[in-house]
Amino acid sequence: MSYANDMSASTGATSGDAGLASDLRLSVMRLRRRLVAERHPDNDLSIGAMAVLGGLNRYGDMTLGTLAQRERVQPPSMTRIVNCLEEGGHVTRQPSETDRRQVVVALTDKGRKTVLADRARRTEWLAQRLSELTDAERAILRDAAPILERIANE
Amino acid sequence: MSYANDMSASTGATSGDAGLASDLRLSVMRLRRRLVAERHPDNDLSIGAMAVLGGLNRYGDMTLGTLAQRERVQPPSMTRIVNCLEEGGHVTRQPSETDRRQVVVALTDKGRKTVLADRARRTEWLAQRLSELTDAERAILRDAAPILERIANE
DNA sequence: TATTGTTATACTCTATAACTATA
DNA sequence: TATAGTTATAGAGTATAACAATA
Repeated sequence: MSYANDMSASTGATSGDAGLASDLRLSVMRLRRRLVAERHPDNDLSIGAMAVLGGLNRYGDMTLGTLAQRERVQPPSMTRIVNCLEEGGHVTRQPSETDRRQVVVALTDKGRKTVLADRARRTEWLAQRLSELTDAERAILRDAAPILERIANE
Repeated sequence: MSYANDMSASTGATSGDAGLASDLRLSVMRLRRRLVAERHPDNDLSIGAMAVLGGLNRYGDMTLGTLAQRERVQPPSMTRIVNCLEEGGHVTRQPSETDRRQVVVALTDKGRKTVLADRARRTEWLAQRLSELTDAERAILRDAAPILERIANE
């Protein structure tokens, strides 16, 4: 292992893939914490739960297992999230017709409304920050978002 | 509130700031979870602890309060992180000479070594993913990282 | 009195292991 | 026997509230 060319310690700027990975990792961690902190207080659903609603709204009804895979959590974690959503009346659980071990999670009208109403609210803080950027900077992030998504889903 | 122009539900592609904010937020959340999951098993320091070491290495010794502000955590959380780092011999605590309420956290030689040695290891997974991108995609992320960082620190 | 950091405590989210039911 | 999901339990990381030491 050689760190002879790693100048990040002294300059604060990194170069190369290792530096980019380091910068990106820290940025993602900090931004995520900030996003969690900025969650609107009168939204009683966790960010994970809202992501599930968003996924159901975007891609349609899914089994619990598929949801767990998509959100990169273990099945028990998804069970908890779906419990919470079901209690709130945002989704329904139905045994699959083809395989009764599977549970199909479906968005209710209330859930759909929540997705739409909360989307603006949840992204309010970030959208505000984005609106303060230049067009060029926004364009960079618009290009970057799907790449980040792809990396996360790999 | 109007969502008449919001096509994301049916197309999977969003446009405008609200859509970008939504996409970016989800990407950041998923990527962060993935990064946490990919943490190297023989690294006993949490990602938060490593971020603190990285900050000290990059910007020099800091008080506990400054570290807490920089990492966007509350002081008790930073106390815990610093406890862990001190027990591991990665940092030292010293009362500030000018204000003895303050605690100056300083990187030890071992801590510095840990930063350097772990940086490559911690970013290994992400660097691997980055290496699979095209030059253009990497360039986008290189441009995006500081913007994300800036947003997170605002 | 106000501020810096610590201690005590609790909450959120997640995971693993053991279990139930279906296949 | 294998798979989908649930229940029970534990761990990591964070927060708020109350406190001690210093300014």
